[in-house]
Amino acid sequence: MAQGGQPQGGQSLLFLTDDQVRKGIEAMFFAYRGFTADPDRILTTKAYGRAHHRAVHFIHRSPGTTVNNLLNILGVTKQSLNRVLRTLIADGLVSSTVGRVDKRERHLHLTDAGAALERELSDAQCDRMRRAYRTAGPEAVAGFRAVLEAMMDEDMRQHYVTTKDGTD
Amino acid sequence: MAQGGQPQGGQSLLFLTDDQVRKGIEAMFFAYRGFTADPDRILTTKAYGRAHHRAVHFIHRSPGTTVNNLLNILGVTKQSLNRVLRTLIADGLVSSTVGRVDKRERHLHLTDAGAALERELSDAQCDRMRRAYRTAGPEAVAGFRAVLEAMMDEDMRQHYVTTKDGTD
DNA sequence: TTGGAATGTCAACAAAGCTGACGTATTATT
DNA sequence: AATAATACGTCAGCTTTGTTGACATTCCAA
Repeated sequence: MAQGGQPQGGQSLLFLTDDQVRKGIEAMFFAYRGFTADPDRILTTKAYGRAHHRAVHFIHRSPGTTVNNLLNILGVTKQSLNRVLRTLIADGLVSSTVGRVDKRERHLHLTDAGAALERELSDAQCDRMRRAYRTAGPEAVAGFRAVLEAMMDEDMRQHYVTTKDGTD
Repeated sequence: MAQGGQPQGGQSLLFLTDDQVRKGIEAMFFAYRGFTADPDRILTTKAYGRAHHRAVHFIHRSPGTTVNNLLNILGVTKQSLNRVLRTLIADGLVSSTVGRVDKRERHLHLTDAGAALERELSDAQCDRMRRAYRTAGPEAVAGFRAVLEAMMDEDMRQHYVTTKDGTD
């Protein structure tokens, strides 16, 4: 399908061949590997995995978030998340406090040690992202973000746009 | 670090805050989930996983590729890849033929059934990609690709640019 | 007071990665 | 011709991270 010749001039018509789209698919694959490579290296030295990184990242982003909220964002089962949270709490990187208004809920915060790990991981990951941004240039960054946002599932886009600062 | 205010005007200077970079990190996370969601759904109905998809994709891209070459592209161990290839060969989706010039090598091809699966998976994935491209617009696509390419590891970029058609 | 969330935990399992060891062709080197 | 290196396959065992299913506890709300 759509194995046509050249871009068809018009602004928002079909303008890419299957091969071009496939190229984008491979770009996602290879880039995601690079994207996780640096944190992964750090994590293995500490006997943690990517799942721990994700938990730490989103707790950092939304301090005091509940387990259930984290579950929705991460899209895993509570058993899977609980295994990760348990080790993070046992190791003193995350604190879990009973909710004051609803005591069934647990509110998650990073401890100082947890914040330190988060910073180490995100520094490494931000470095690569920043380098990529710089080589690609400002307009590329806008395009990058636009395509990624359009690629998300609808319900995830909502988690994505809701950040603590409204700058974006 | 670099927790500054507004973009500094200049073209290739520091122009993004940490929060903006972190936003990009989350975009990668959420978008990659969307990126794999559709193929994953199809694969589970057939008792295959993401690893099978990757193998099938790259065999399709480079028909006759050797096991070793696939190993380098995928970045996994031969044991891990072999487990996947074994089932694909047993199920008649992939053929493995002894090399004519070097008989130690096995050359991998998709069978008709394998090509059909590949098409089904890539159709689903391309659809989402194409939709994202269309909503984001042509300039966004160029930026998207540029940032992703800059984010790859050096040795992977080489696999990425080397395709069978030189259009890109 | 009772039903239903929210949370935690136990057990068992699967996918997909890993290491290490070993075997067997085949090719390259000495 | 003997030896080394390469390409591939396989066995065994381990880890991470996901999954179900079952069950207990706590607490909110009707």
